[in-house]
Amino acid sequence: MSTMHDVAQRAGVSPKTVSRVVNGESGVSERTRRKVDAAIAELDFRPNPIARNLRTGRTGLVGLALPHLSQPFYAELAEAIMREAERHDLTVLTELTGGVAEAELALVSEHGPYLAGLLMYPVGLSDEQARSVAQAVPTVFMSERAYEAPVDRVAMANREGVRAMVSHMASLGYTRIAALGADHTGRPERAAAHLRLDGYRDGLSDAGLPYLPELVCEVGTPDWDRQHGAEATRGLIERGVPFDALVAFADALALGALHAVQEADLTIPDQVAVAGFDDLDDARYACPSLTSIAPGTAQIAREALALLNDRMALTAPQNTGRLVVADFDLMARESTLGGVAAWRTA
Amino acid sequence: MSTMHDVAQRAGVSPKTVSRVVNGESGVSERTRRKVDAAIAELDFRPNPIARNLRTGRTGLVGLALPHLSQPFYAELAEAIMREAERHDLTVLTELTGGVAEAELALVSEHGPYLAGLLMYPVGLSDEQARSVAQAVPTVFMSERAYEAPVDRVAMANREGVRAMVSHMASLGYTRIAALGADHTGRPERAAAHLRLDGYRDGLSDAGLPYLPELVCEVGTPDWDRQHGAEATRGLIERGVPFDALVAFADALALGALHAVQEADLTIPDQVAVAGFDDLDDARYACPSLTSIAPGTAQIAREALALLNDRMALTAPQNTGRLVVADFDLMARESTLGGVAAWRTA
DNA sequence: TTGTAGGCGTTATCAG
DNA sequence: CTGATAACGCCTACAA
Repeated sequence: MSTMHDVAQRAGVSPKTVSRVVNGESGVSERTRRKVDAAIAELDFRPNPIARNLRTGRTGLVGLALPHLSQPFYAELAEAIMREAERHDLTVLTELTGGVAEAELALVSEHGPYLAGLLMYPVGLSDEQARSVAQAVPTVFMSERAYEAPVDRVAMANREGVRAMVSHMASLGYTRIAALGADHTGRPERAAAHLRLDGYRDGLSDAGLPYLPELVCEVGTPDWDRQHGAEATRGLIERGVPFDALVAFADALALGALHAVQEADLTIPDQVAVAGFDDLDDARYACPSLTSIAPGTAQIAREALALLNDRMALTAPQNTGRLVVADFDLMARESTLGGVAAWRTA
Repeated sequence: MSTMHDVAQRAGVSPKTVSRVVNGESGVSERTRRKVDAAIAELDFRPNPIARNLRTGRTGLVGLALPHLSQPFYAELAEAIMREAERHDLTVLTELTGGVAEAELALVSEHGPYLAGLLMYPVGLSDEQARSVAQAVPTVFMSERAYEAPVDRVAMANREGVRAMVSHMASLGYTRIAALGADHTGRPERAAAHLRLDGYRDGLSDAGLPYLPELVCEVGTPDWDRQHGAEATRGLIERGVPFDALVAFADALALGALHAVQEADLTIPDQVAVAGFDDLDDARYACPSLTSIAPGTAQIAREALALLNDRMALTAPQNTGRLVVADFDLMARESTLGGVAAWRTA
C-alpha cells in the first residue's frame, strides 16, 4: 500500500500537494496536477480512509438500523437502501435492533461518534429518545410514526393507500369490506395501524358505505405475520359476520387471510376479495396473486438518502424536521380482479 | 469525547498506563488500575477505534458479501450471521454483489485493506479469483462450490440432504420421483445443482428405484425462483410423464411447483408429493405447508465465524483450506405427509 | 511497575 | 500556487 508520501516523492512535490489533488482542491497548477495524477496511477495509490477519518473526524460510514432481515419487507427495504447508498459512495453498516429501543439506542452510543449518518427504522424509540438519537448523529427515520421532535422522516402513504384500496374494492361492487390489522390500544408505536384504519374509514365514506365495527378485526400482536392474519380471519368467519371483501393492513396478514378463506371453502375473489399492503414479492406469487399497495420502497430509499445527505452536509434546517411521504401504487391482481395464474408472466 | 490523555491527567498517570489498562495488559498495579478505571468511568471514556486502527492496522470490521437480500434465503443467512457477529463483537459491513464476480472483487479492492475479515457467498468467482480474495484478506466462503484453492468454506449437506429427502418419499411409497433444478451445463458455479442431483441419484439407488432421465427437469436459468419452478413443472405435466412426487432443489422452485401442480388439479400429496430445500419461512407457511431440508443456517453462521476468527488470529493453517459441512434437518410437512393446516400452530 | 519518544497516513494552518 | 510543520488518538519500542 503506497502512501501520499510515496506519491509525493515520485511526483517530486510535497505530500500536501498530493492531498490537494486527491481532494480536488483548487490552487494547483495544471502541470503539477498531471504529474501527481500520473504518480497516483503508477503506484495505484488509494488514500487511507482511516487516517483521513482520524484527521477530519468524518467517516463515509452510514448506519442502517432495522428490526429484522428475515421479514421480507425489511429485507427489500435494506436492499433498496444499500443500492442507493452505493450510488452516493457511502458504506453501509447494518445493525439489527429487533425493534427494541435498547438496541436502537445502543447502536448510537456504540457506533454513533464514528458514523457520518444514520438511517433507522425505529420501533421502540420514544419521542424523547428519537430526539436524542437525531441529536447525536445526523439521522433520517423511516417510520410511520410521527415524532414530537424535530427529526427527518420518510413515511409511506398509509392513509391514502388504504383509502385507494377500499375505493378499488367498492368500485368492483364489494359492499361489506372488512379490515384486518386494526389497533385499539392507541399506542404510538402502532401508528401504521391507526393511519391505515383512518384510510379504511375514508375509503368507506368515499364510497358511501357505512363503517361497521364488527367488520374491523384486531390482530393479537404487533407482529403482522401470516399466522396471525389467518387466525384473525378464521375468527371473523366463525363469528358468522357476513363480508365479501377483506383489506389487510399488511401483505403478511393478507397471505394468512388467503389461507383461512380458502380453508373455509370460500372462493377468491368471487365470494371474498382480499388485498394487502407492502407489495412483497410474495404477494405477486401468492395463489391467487394478491392485490396490494406498493409503498414505493425505491423512492423511500432515494428520499431517505437525499434527506440524510442534507443533514450530513448541514444543509438541512437545524431546528425543524422534514417529512417525505412516498407515492404508492395499487397493484391490482387476482385476489380482487379474478383471472388465473396472472403471475405466470408477472 | 475524552481521550486517553484526558483520562491520564485525571488519574495522574501517563497515557501509556491508561492504554495498558484499557487493553487489559499485565504489569499494572492494582492500585493504579483502580485509579484509571475510575477516571475512565467518570469521563465516560471510550477508546477511539479509528485512532487505534490507524496505529495497529487492525479493524473490528468484517465484510459480508451476498448476492441479494431480496431473496429470503440470503436474508435469513444475513440475519443469522449478523447475530453471530454481534456475539463476537464484530461490526458487519454488508455489500450486495448481485452474484457478479466483478462486484465480488470490487469489494475486496475497495474495502479489503481495512477489513479484519470477510464472509462471502461467492457466485461468480473463479478458482483463481477466490484464491486472490482469500490472499488479500482473511476470508471464509459460504458456498456449495469447491474451489481449487486453499480457502476456508462452509457448505450445506447438499448431497446428503436430497438423498434423505428421496428416501423420505420412497418410504412413503412414492416410486416415480421427479427432480427439479438439475443442471447439465456442468458449469462450476452450478455446484449446488450438481451435488443435489447426485443426492437424488443416491436416494433412488438406496430405495432400489431406477434413475429415469425423463423425470429430471432442468430449470432455464440459474435463478431458482417460483416462476421458473412453476414453468418447469408445467412442462413436466404437459409432457405427460407420469410422476407421483417431485423433489425440488430449492424451496422457491418447490413453491412454484406447488402452484403448477394445483393448477393442474392434482392433489398434494395424494397424487403428487412435493418437497424443497432451504426451509424458508415461506415453506412453513405455504399451502400446503412444504416439506423441506433445513440446511442449518444458524450453524453455518456459527461455523463461518469460528473459521474466520481462526483466520484473523492467524491460528488457522496457512496453506490449506478447511471445509465444514453443516448438519441438515428434514422438515416433514403436509406436502408429503398430508394433513391440513399444520401451520396453524407451526 | 511506569513513563517517554515517536510515528501510523492524512489534513489544517500558515508561511513562502 | 506550493511547502513545512503540527496534530488527530492511539500503540510500539525502549528506557527508567
